[in-house]
Amino acid sequence: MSGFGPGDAFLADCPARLAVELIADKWTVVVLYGLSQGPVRHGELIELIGGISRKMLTQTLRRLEAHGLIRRHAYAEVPPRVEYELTPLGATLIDPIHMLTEWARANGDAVLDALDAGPEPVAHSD
Amino acid sequence: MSGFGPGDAFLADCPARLAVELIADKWTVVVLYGLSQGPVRHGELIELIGGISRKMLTQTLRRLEAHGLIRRHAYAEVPPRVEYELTPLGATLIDPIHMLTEWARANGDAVLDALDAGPEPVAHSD
DNA sequence: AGGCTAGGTTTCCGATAGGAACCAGCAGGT
DNA sequence: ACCTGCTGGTTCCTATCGGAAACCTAGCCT
Repeated sequence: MSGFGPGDAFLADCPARLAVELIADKWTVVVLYGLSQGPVRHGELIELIGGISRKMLTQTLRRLEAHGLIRRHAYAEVPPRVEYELTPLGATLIDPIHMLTEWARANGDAVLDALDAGPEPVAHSD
Repeated sequence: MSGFGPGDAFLADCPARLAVELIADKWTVVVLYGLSQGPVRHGELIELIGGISRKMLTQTLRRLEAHGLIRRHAYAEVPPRVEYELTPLGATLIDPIHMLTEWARANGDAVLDALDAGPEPVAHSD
């Protein structure tokens, strides 16, 4: 008895699936979060996030831009300066992301704990 | 001056990064959502979700189990029956996920719209 | 002139995702 | 008795992705 109605879930048919797949990659959420406090430059994001390569940053930013979540602002200066900022649409994603981070802060320990206790001997008789 | 303090973001150092990376893959969120209404069997999840392969389902379920978010229940019947259900810890993730789905329901159209309008001629007024 | 800066792209390679096919184990049909 | 089928899971193979590092552009400084 899976009480999922046709409009209820993002299972197989609805637009929610699309949106979840939008943000369901390693860096999207982190990048959006990095932009949540205002415009940030490419290089700043690199250092802020830590661990992301230029390539993946650019790629993630481009996709977010294409989806209307962020805006790119390239100043015709030298050395070049490029800032990224959330669009109003992108800003609406910050709340759900904050919920995720809050969850992580509250339960991250429990998850690590489970991971630690997790590798049970499993009683594989051979 | 990005106003991120050391305990403020999941940028580079904190546990939130770990947690975000936990759920930041194509299927985790969908699977968790699929389990949000109670125990579901492996095969039911396959049909419910639609588009996931057995392998990825199993893999996702195993990871979620290892992280303490779901519990596996294998009945010694024939044909085999295996049910998965959220643990209390896993259940706490449903709220944030619901926020995401709500966001998607509300803004999915806007995203698709941006994607459609996105490929702009780039208006290089040079 | 050569090097610096800063954003971006390209190249290469290892890791991963994903589908299809196969396996296990028993019940039931023929 | 044998073969098939149901269900969950695993293995094999390939296409794609992710990441490191090198290269590019372009103007300013020395």
